Amino acid sequence: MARSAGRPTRTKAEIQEFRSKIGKHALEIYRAEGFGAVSMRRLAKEVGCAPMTIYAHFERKTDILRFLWADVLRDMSHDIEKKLKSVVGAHERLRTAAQTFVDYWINHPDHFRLIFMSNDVTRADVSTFIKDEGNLVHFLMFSALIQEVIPDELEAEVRTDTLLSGMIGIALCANTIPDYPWSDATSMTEQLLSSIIA
Amino acid sequence: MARSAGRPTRTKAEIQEFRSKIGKHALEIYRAEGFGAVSMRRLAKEVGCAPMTIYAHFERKTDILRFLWADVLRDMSHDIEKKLKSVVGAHERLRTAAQTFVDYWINHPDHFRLIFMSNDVTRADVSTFIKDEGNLVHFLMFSALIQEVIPDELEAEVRTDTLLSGMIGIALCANTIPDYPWSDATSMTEQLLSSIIA
DNA sequence: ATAATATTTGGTACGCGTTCTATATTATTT
DNA sequence: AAATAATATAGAACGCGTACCAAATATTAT
Repeated sequence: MARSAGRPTRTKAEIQEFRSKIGKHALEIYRAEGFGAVSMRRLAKEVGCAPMTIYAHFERKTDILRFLWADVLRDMSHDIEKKLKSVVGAHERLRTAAQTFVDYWINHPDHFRLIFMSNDVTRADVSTFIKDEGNLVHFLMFSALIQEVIPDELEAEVRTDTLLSGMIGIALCANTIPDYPWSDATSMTEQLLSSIIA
Repeated sequence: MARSAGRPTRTKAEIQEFRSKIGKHALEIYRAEGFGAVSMRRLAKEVGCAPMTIYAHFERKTDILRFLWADVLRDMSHDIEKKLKSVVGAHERLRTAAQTFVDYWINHPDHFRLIFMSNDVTRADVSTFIKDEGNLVHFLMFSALIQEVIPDELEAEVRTDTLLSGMIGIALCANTIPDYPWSDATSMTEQLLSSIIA
């Protein structure tokens, strides 16, 4: 279609640049003062623009927070890799990874909240997870570990996803319903694992 | 110790009464207009007191929202019982209950949020879960179902808790990370079950 | 240059949870 | 009755996410 007069729409590169600029500042604030300090007004001040300008680039705040996911997930993966260095044997490696995964989220409640509990009812910005910096990797790593244990098993995908969401569920319960007399997380992770690789 | 002069502290009965009065109104608002309509100012207007008076009885809003838990959990249990009426056989009953449980939370995202995602970093009001109207029952029901399947099995408790948190995790992932290509919830629940009762 | 369009800005506004302060009310002991 | 201590109230205030809007600014086709 023919271009009409007037200022042209922002190019995708421009959009991308501004978005990552905001994301960068959000990351700085979070690292210095925690998630609680990341507010729209504060962020605008930091970036040097009007608060409402940010809304031209993000639909809502949660869309910005997703920029922080990569940082947290990398941190978690780092924990796991560190532990795995001294562990041999497919079973034991999977077990160690799983326990470290669960421990991480239980020991970092605010990080857990950021990723697994920061979402409003109105869905937005689908596919950020896939696009941004390969967050997928940090989850798919369990797929690899499982396939080392049961190489020729069908439905490895279902097994992986069940393990993942199961572990996340354990962390969630520990975080949000501490009143309930849950079995200890380690035992539950063990139970979960035994069923996945059986 | 000797009582000093001045107005005496509220009796426990008085405290309890006021709290449940507020809880009752919160329930009314939620049922009529949803969770979003339950705000402190609105609640105060409804109850007929000053907004700040509520803070004399509750530390924070989440403590009030816990009064709504019983209602939601009862609703969920009702769903399960309805389904179970026409199902015979221990295995099939457990399977049906689990699938219905997961479905319920996926189909009622706002209810899921209320119970499993409404919690601030500052913990408060521990043991509400146990005290209020036996919320426990709605979870313990899975314990009974499992024991029908594996009556003489040790560690039934760990199995039950793992199943519960696993199912909750499946619902959580569906709710908060829809971008991730999860296997479908039914398959994952099936996988989870098969590992628990194996 | 001019007109047309896109974007940014600033300001105002709403309702929110929450904190604070000052004042009034209530129920008890002296 | 007077003093006292617990509670309730009103009101202002803070920072929050977010919506709305009018004015300014930038960039293009004519």
